Amino acid sequence: MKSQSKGPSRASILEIAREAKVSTATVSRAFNRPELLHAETLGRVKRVARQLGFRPNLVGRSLRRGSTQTIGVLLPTLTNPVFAECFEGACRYAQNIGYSIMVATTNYDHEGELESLHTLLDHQVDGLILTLGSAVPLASHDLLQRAQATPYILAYSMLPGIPSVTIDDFRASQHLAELLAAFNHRRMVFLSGPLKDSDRAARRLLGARACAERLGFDPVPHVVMPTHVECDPVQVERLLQHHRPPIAVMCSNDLLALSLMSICRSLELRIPQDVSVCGFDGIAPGAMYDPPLTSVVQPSIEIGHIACKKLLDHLTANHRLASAIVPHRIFEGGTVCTLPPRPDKGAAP
Amino acid sequence: MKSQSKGPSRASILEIAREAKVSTATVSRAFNRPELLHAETLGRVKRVARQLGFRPNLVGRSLRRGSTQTIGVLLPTLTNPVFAECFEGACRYAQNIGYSIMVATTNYDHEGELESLHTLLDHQVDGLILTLGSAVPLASHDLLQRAQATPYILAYSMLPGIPSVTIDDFRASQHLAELLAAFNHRRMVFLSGPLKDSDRAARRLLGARACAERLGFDPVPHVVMPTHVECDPVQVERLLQHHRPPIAVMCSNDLLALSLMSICRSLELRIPQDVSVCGFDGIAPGAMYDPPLTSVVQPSIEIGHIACKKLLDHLTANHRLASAIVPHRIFEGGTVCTLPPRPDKGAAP
DNA sequence: GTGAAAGCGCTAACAT
DNA sequence: ATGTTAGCGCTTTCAC
Repeated sequence: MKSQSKGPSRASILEIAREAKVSTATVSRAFNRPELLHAETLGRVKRVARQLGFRPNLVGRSLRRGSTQTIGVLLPTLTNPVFAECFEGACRYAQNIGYSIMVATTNYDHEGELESLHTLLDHQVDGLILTLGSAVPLASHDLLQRAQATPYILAYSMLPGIPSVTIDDFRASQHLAELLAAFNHRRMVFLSGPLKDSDRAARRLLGARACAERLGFDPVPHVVMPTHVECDPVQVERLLQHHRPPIAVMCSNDLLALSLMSICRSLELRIPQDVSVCGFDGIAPGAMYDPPLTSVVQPSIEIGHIACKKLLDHLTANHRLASAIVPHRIFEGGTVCTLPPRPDKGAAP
Repeated sequence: MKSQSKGPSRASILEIAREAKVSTATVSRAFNRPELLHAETLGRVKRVARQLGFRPNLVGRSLRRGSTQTIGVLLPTLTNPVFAECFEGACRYAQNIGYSIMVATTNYDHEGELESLHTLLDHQVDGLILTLGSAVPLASHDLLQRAQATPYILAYSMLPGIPSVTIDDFRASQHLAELLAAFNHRRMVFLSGPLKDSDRAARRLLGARACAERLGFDPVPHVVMPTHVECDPVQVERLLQHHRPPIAVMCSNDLLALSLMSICRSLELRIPQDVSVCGFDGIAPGAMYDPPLTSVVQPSIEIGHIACKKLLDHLTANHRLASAIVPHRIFEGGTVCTLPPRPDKGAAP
């Protein structure tokens, strides 16, 4: 029968019961409903428990209660500060009210995303905060079916009918493009990783294009880098040969923007005079740069915080799980230059 | 009796057994020891399981097996890329071989550290990767006692007799100071957060001082910032008034260094001509800076990877849990200037 | 090759 | 105010 490998396992409720001359139920109550116990009994039990270094086994409790007091967090990578901050916001909140966190990272990979999600579910997490690469396919395929039992909320996504916390990427992107326009930029390029891995990037591209179209600018070309976190120097060089300076490059996130700037420097292109750059996310390192990176700032810690709060309010107080759109703001750093005003569209060449 | 809150909970082994006309034991075997089953039975069970969307409840399994297939990771904050990278390294490895991860962040707080550690233990994690603020007091107080049952390994710490993975901070710091010396710097300041929260910072200070002393330089003053992640502008300004440029500031980590540089810029001090800066950790944003931050590079992903591998080798193959010191390297960015050679120490003023 | 049954540690009816 | 007891979902002897 005995098949556990552990040595002298931690004391269980049974030892405490024996030692304190009470039933196991009483020991349990001492930790869960102390008001129910006679002060003296309570004291005795607690004392014995402390003496034997007893701590309730949360696995046993979880099995019995049907709740693990744990939430699952799924995200692409903590290497991107934007997700790290979001996680931090969620984590702090959860820990504060006694919930633990199980994480899984997907590295923007679809396969892994699904598998990790299953594992989290298998561990019986009480709820989930999901930052998916692309929320659309996964959400329909799998989540809605099996997660009917496990509440979840998306971070950084916006899907009709599904609880989520995010900025309005589409509008934010338009705002950013408007800013460029206000500085007399009319030639813009949008740079991102593969869109299929990130519907955020996709929405941002759409926003930029919508703005450009509305203002009657040239269509915004889309340049695809191999990943979402770093630019390919060769492609960047080619890009900047093709679209000669001055040009404005909107990057789908700050990591790409910083990487781009670093490559520009090595190509001896000045920022912002030759190349104007702006990003998305508003991660801390961007603001500390020289020049500071102009970017759409997301309140990432808050996004994590809110997502977690909503989820836990739902779990503990049965609040309805509703979506939230949080405000973004534009941080005007120094990576966008002012161009001389140009003749109106439609003017002769 | 029934007291779980969940609705139509996921199918359990019992339903599968009924539906497939076998015992629960057989269902269990289908997932754990399929070789033992008649091919036909196996097929039938698997089919039914798939049909009902069955997935083994890991809480039940954990309770029975006495192992959760989960490791606990404790760290100050994922907001610091150095820990995020370490986590990423560990996470990827763990997930690859089927382990899950429960995280807790401490925000460099002692109280929280202990509490979070207990929670992790209560969840019956099979092992722990710990990045403690200051390993010394905690290790002796609590871990050694109760964690006798739960194996653990420290990341970024070095404590005699305790398994850990880290660079040699003391030596690394000396190397960095030697680099400064080679550039003819003789006036150095060491800047960090509160030492009691970070024995890393403490070891690095020691290394710098040891080097300065060995080379016969002036004693290295220690300036303490309120936190480990950001400089206080007021203190920085005071510091740079007191120790007038040119001066070299060694920061106990890159986040402080970047913050310092940002403040210097706003004070119109040039880097590196007026203030030479160097850091520790070698986080990605530092290398992308202009000028790139000179720093001691730690292989953080690898540190996480190795720590996790060692821990899991111990758990799964009973390998002895041993310490590792991984190599650091100095990244010579552009934040340290070359000073004109100065007369030897002891020369008349 | 398969089933019966015990039990991991805990909690919550229910009974007293 | 406390004890008795069943059982959460699973694995694993032991018996056939």
